[in-house]
Amino acid sequence: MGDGGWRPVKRTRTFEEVLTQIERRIAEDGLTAGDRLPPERRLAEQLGVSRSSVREAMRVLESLGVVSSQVGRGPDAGAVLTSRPETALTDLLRLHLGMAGLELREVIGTRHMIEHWAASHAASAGADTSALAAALSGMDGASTAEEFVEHDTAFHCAIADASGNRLVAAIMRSLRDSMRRYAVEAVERLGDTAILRADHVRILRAVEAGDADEAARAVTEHLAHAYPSLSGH
Amino acid sequence: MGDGGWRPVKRTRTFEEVLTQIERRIAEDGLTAGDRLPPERRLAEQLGVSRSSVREAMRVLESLGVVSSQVGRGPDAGAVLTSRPETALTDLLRLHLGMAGLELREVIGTRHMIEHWAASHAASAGADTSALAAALSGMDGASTAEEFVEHDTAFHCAIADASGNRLVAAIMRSLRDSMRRYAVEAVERLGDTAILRADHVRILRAVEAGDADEAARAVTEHLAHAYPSLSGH
DNA sequence: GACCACAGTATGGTCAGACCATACCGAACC
DNA sequence: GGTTCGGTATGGTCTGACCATACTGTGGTC
Repeated sequence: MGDGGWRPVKRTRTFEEVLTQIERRIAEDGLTAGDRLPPERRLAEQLGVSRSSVREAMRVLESLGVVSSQVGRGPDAGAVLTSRPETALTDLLRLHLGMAGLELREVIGTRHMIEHWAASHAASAGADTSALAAALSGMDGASTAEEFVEHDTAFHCAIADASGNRLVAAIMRSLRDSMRRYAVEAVERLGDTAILRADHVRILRAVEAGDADEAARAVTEHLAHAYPSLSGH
Repeated sequence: MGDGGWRPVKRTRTFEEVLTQIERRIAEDGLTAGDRLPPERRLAEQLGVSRSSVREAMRVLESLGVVSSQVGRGPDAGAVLTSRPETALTDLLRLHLGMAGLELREVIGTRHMIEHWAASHAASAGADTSALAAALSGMDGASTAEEFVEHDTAFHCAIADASGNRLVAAIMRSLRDSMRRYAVEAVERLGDTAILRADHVRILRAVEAGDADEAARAVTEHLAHAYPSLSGH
């Protein structure tokens, strides 16, 4: 206490400064997916820092799904701006889930929120249901739990896709990817997938019929069937 | 075509290998927030890689909100596991929003989904509304748009917090942080904040009364008032 | 002229080694 | 006992080098 308001002079690390400058350039120059960033060596020279610092900044941007680095030479080489929020989200959720910083309960609750919203929107918007039907028939042909979960994921992601909101869809996909392990466990614990299949049919019917409330109810009950221990939320 | 199933031998970069090993250690040893990772030099030696590669892996973990590096010596120094998904999410959304990889429409649509869900949950669960009331009075004392948005953010985040789902709350906070600029613009464009204030009061009343449907409706209309051009979703 | 082989070169990926700033630890000293 | 001060472990940064990759352009060959 009583530090008299003094603060350490230098808190920002070099690579953070590089990050903000790159971000500023992206905003000011209106760069978008597909555009290239200068090569690491040039960037280091222009910013007056070492290549290591530039590289650490690149790793951050890459982990956030903003750039993608390609070796070699030519138009496609170097650091190219991309737009992959879902891969970053997947890594983020998987790591925090593995660290017990997030509980499965919360992930499934979020999933419930998204599906509830997406299903009712898809129903009232009269969305295309061909992807849903395709995933459904894929589930019928599945013989293992992994295979079933694969098509189940496709089914539920298709609902999110039908919302027309890429951010919601990305969150959904990341949620499913990061909890794939638990989904397989849940299916194996259940033993029989007949109930789940019936739930899916009910959701599809409701969306086709344009009944938003029924679609939302069907989603809620489906999740309660899949994760009975978490039915609180 | 016809590559005969051949694949490049080495696709994974060194730092990615470091990442997977660290992730494995976290999972196997059950490490959680507060635990320390070995020092960079030791990790490099143990894994047989250079310190640069370890550092790049650290940058990724740090950007995903999983570790936090402290210089110096002692129990708190080094790479400490943390659980900060919200900072990572904020960076992710801000960057993708700035790159036009995501549209404001989608961010606000996601926000709508969360608030709709959180408000009805808070209402039916009879959540504590003191934080909401505090933010409300803060808005009354605000003189600038920035100040207003500050307390407005607190209000809406409090709704998300009341859901009891930290992932939902983290997404909400990140959404608000990354779109702060646009929120200020929206308030300034509106000129008068009377309508928004009234909306907030209505939401608070509904939550207090435990009326989930009214709370959800109030949230929907509030967003329509704040962003009239995006009322489609 | 069309095609192909090969050297050139720009790029990211990795490494080794050094130095700095920071912050704790502990011994020596009052 | 308290204080001072050097030791040391930590992350942060820099330099310079080398490697693997993949395009580029040149020159030869048919």
